[in-house]
Amino acid sequence: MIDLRTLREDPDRLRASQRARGADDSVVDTLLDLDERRRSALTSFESLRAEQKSLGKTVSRAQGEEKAALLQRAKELSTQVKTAEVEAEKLAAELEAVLEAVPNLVDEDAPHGGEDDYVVLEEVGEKRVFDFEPKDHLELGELLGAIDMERGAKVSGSRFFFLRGVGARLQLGLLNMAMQQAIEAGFIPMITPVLVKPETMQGTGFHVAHDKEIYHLPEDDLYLVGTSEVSLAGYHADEILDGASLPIRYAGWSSCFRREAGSYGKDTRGIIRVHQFDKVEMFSYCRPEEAREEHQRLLAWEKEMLAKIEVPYRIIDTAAGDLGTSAARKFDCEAWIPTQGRYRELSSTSNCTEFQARRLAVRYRDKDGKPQHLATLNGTLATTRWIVAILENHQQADGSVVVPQALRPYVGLDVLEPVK
RNA sequence: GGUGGUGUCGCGUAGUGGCCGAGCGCGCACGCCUCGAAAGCGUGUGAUGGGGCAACUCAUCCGUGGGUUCAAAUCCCACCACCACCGCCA
Repeated sequence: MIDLRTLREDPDRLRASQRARGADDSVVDTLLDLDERRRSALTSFESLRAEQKSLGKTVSRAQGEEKAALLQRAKELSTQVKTAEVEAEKLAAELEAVLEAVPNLVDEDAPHGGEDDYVVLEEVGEKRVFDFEPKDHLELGELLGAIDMERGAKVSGSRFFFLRGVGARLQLGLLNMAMQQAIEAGFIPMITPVLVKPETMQGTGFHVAHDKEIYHLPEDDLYLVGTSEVSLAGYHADEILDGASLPIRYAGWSSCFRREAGSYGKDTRGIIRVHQFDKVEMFSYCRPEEAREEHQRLLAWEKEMLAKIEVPYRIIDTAAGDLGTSAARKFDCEAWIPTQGRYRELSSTSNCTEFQARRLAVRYRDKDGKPQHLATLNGTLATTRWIVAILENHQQADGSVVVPQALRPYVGLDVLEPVK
């Protein structure tokens, strides 16, 4: 949620942000108008309520006829109070509804434009030159007995799969390595719930009612998370954290669930785009003024992980129009996928500034002891998709795959060999 | 899933319709005392929104949401969480 105070003091900031996203900026006028009306409705309710309270005290002391007369007046007043309250609540709800739908203020340094207007910040590593025809990750996965899409489809439908044998070992090793790196960097390791309440999902910036990406269990009104960011953001909801303990960093390991509605026909081969995968996610709570620095730190930890799997990658600065609802700025790390001849996203880090914290009511105490909203940031350390990049970039002519040095202790193998 | 109990300002509690504008204890902060500390004594002690340069002030908040009433922490209903027992289960 964006800050109403900022809106009142600097509405042009929001207008500019909306335009940068390619969105409608007339919402600013709607908000200002609703805010004004809500404030005046609240004021009249408050003065009526004050009158009612003082009258109530008089009534309780009065006797006989005097009391009867006072009661008559109290009844009238009670009706007025109720009407005023309903009006104030109605306007507050209207304002809330509009406010909910407004995405975060975009960082002024983020590139303007849409999906294709990203800026490449850095390219790391050499693209490998193959002296044989490289196989794609699924062909390799099948040769290695590591990925079983057919049975995934049999058991659960399309975009489901089994990781088996060295495939399962590779994922476990990779995610354990990510956890270990996070722990060494001072993160608190977390295994999080994957089912969350509507308010938790909403607080993170997802629009539960319209979002076709999210699995819903109507019987229990619970949502399957698409990332442990959701659970980790909700973790400190309605809390006031000790300012001295900031930043607080969590590394969450969870399965992630995505409906992939509207992506029919896209990435249908292999495990690039699936309904269920595993991920280690970094999540950080920090002071708003430290958020930009923290964002750079998360990016640095992502690069550290990427270096360990020894694949060529680039970093892009996502354009405003391609940011999620809660992000003010986002950097993606994309690995080179040889058989596709292009870069694919392996990790992503977002600075959500105070947007999520405001919705979820997560605050900290500043030096004066006043509660303030803090900033939240998240970033990917490793996911199932990383297996794609590892297999393809480290394959050999015979279909075996060399395990990157750093990963070997975690996988327990130097080379993944094809099964007969 | 069933039965019973509990949910109050950091923690523990008091509070069964108007004097609750929420008391007390602990903790915490400050002050007195002390060479210093402990003990003791005194004062203070939340959140949100609004108004004022400010001391301050108004409204809202007693798990959540409804309801009854002129008036609700208190009465009624639903839900949620926790505890105990029973049943079922990885």
